[in-house]
Amino acid sequence: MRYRRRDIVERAVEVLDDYGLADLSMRRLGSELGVQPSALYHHFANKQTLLAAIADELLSRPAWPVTGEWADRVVAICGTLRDALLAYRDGAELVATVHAFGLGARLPHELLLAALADGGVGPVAPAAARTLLHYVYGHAVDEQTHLQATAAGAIDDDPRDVDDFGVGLAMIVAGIQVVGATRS
Amino acid sequence: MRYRRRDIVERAVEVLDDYGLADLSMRRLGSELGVQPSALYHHFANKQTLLAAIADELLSRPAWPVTGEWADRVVAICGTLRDALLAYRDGAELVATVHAFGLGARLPHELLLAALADGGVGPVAPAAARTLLHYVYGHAVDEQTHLQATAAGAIDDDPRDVDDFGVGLAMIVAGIQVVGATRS
DNA sequence: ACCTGAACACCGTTCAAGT
DNA sequence: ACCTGAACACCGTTCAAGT
Repeated sequence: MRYRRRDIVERAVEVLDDYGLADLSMRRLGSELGVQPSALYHHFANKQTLLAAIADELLSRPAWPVTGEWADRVVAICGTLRDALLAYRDGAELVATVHAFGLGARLPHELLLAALADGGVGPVAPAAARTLLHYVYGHAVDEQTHLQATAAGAIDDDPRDVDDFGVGLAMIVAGIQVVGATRS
Repeated sequence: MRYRRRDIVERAVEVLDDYGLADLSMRRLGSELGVQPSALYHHFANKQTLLAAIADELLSRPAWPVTGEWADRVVAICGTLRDALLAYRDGAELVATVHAFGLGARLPHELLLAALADGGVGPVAPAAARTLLHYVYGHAVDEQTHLQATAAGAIDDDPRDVDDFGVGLAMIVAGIQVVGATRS
């Protein structure tokens, strides 16, 4: 069997969703494709690069909001990002890791920065964008860990507030409005 | 050589600081102590438990602020946490991971929650504490990755704002003041 | 109580060689 | 261009046995 880069990424997304990030090894993916692990190195320099490609694939799938009043738009982008992360097993951890390593997953940052700049938030826009991203990634990783733990049979002792995500997000957006020069 | 749990944790902190999290393996730590890797399993159920003990050790070292007006106290706790994370190689990644897995590193959360509750922030205190933690961990991991990358010889192309950390933190605290019932 | 020795079931990556 | 086969240098963890 001969594969192209995109075929491998698509199969990797399936392996991720079916078996989780810990079982997404180069050897596992190779055998899933009926190919030697070393064959993957013809398409990707290393595993990190492959993971970055998977993260970018996951982030390319949703329809991202690009219009609207800046605060609403920021909230919508963060909500879309959260949904995208939670849509695949270990999606939050994968994308957060790729983003932290700086190898990909740049789209959400660009969209947030554009929304904040358009909104006239001023010189705090870069710090605001990063703060929002840290929040969404951190919250989504927590939530996904918790969801998967309870789904695996652990006691769901700690039923978190219904719109816990929205509360924290609203706090940050309010803070941006206070600190930034908020015209329109 | 016979060791106690605390000796192993102390040596592990040194290995972490000298060689980094990626090289902190059970086999490496064992050989560093002159002991078989399997000997470590007499003291720790698994590697995760050992990492949690290391995280708790790092967090026990600083003097934590426990008094003051709540907003100042929150800022001081977050600053102390950030300093503690950056004080050891890969400290931010280690503590953030342990915290995400829920196996340890609970002290900062407790301190923030106490400060917010004392401050009369009201029912949003839990969400506020988590938002602050996600911010500090996310920012510290980013900063440490960036610092270690430039220290390793990569081009320091992107000189981040001087008090970047403080700007984001101030935004979140301002947001808490807006959303929470801020008496006192 | 604490450690050894050996094994089990894996990893990511490289590289010459094949088609 | 894409893949095989084999190797290198590792992992975490278990478990019977030793002292």
